[in-house]
Amino acid sequence: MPSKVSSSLKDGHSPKISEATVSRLPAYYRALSQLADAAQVRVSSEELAALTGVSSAMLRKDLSHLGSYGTRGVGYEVEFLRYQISREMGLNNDWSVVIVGVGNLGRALAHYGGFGSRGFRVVALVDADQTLIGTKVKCGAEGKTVELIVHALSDLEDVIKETNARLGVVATPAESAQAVGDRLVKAGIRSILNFAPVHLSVPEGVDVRKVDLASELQILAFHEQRKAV
Amino acid sequence: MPSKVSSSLKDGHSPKISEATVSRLPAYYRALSQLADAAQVRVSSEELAALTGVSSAMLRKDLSHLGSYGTRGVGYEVEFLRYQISREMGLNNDWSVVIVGVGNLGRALAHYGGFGSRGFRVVALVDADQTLIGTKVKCGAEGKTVELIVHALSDLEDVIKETNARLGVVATPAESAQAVGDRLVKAGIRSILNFAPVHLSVPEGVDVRKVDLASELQILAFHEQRKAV
DNA sequence: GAGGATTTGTGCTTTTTTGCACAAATGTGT
DNA sequence: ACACATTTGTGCAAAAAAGCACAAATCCTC
Repeated sequence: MPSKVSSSLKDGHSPKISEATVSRLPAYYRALSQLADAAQVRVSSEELAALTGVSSAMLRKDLSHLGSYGTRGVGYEVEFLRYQISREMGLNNDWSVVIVGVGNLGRALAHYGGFGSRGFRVVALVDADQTLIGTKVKCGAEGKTVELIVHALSDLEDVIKETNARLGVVATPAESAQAVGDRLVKAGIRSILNFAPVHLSVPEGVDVRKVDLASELQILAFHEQRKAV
Repeated sequence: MPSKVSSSLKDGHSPKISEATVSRLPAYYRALSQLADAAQVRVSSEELAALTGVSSAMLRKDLSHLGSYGTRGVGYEVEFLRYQISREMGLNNDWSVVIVGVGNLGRALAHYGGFGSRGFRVVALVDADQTLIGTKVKCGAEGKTVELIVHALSDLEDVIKETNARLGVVATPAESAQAVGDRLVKAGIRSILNFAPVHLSVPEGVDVRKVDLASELQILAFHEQRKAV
């Protein structure tokens, strides 16, 4: 085998996993973790689908894009499938996260257990507010809490370099979000989770995911209004 | 204001606005509000699209589903379009929100200005923690903060009845989320925003939107990993 | 080890969403 | 009044996503 070209280790599945599938993998992963905690060994597509709120056919097709990890007539091995998903999603790596904006939301995110639990670690907090800079904030859920010092926004680039952060969270007011985003990108961050209620404009190659609390409520309200006809 | 043309002409409003379109309307609405604040009178599809991160063609098609509110060769009237979207989405109504779970996240949500700002008002806080029940929590952003007393989870049904809440926010740990969801539904809530990292199973006719912070990071990590090839 | 009961993996169909391109409508300037 | 420069609204095509149905693979029982 002379091929050192396309560098696919074992399976050549790297090419294309649809965005819709990717967005559902975390739910599968979480459900599998739950099952594993409950010491369940095997799971059918029907059962896992019910746990995650998708159809069993869709679940199977999603999983088939990762590889053929099930056994016909039997189902999937919980631990094995969980590992495959975590590997595919890079959850074995350690992901360092910098949070910019230590207001109510930023602090809630820092505390949030779900971040620290699997693969993600908040390594730095940054804010522009002089009264916050230098203060300590508890990070992570119970078990492994760490206190982090809030750094000045002006030190953002240094902080990123020192901590080797690769994921940026923007939890600032709308007004400063774009400026912060620009600086994150300039500092080498190429994946941003944006909680500010504005569209972040970023160059090619940078991913932004937006979480917009008000929008979600508005969408609910739209449907709720239609129900009341 | 000659806007009584609303229902008779060629706009078959109610029938079908695609889900994809609905999910983008809040972004348009926000951008228009921004423009209105800046006293801009007119806006082109190109400009509004840039502000919201969609293509101008998609924006025009989205808006065309609401009605023909633009003027060819000119663009859209900011205030008029903003009003039409807000009407279509029911943002003129007042939406009462009950938040279940007053941990870090629940408290951050209560403080969050975006909720209170347009049409939404947090009217009740509920928690199971005895040490929280009875305590006061500040709600809303600066300007119109209100202090709300945290009620006992056991009083959930009464609280919903008294406050007439129609939207429920679940910000509890994963373990209690399904039970809370069930009780919200039983109390008449048919629109739920779920922050707990589990799938909420609800009967037909009830809408659930899920905001999952950990999932978002995982999706980013997936793409980030692919970049590093 | 053959037959029946499961359950996955997947080809094919249908639906939804996005993108393109241009005619229709408006304003402007001469 | 007429040509011209804009910009919307939309028919049509392409792409993406979801759903269906069933053959293929496996286990279990006898």
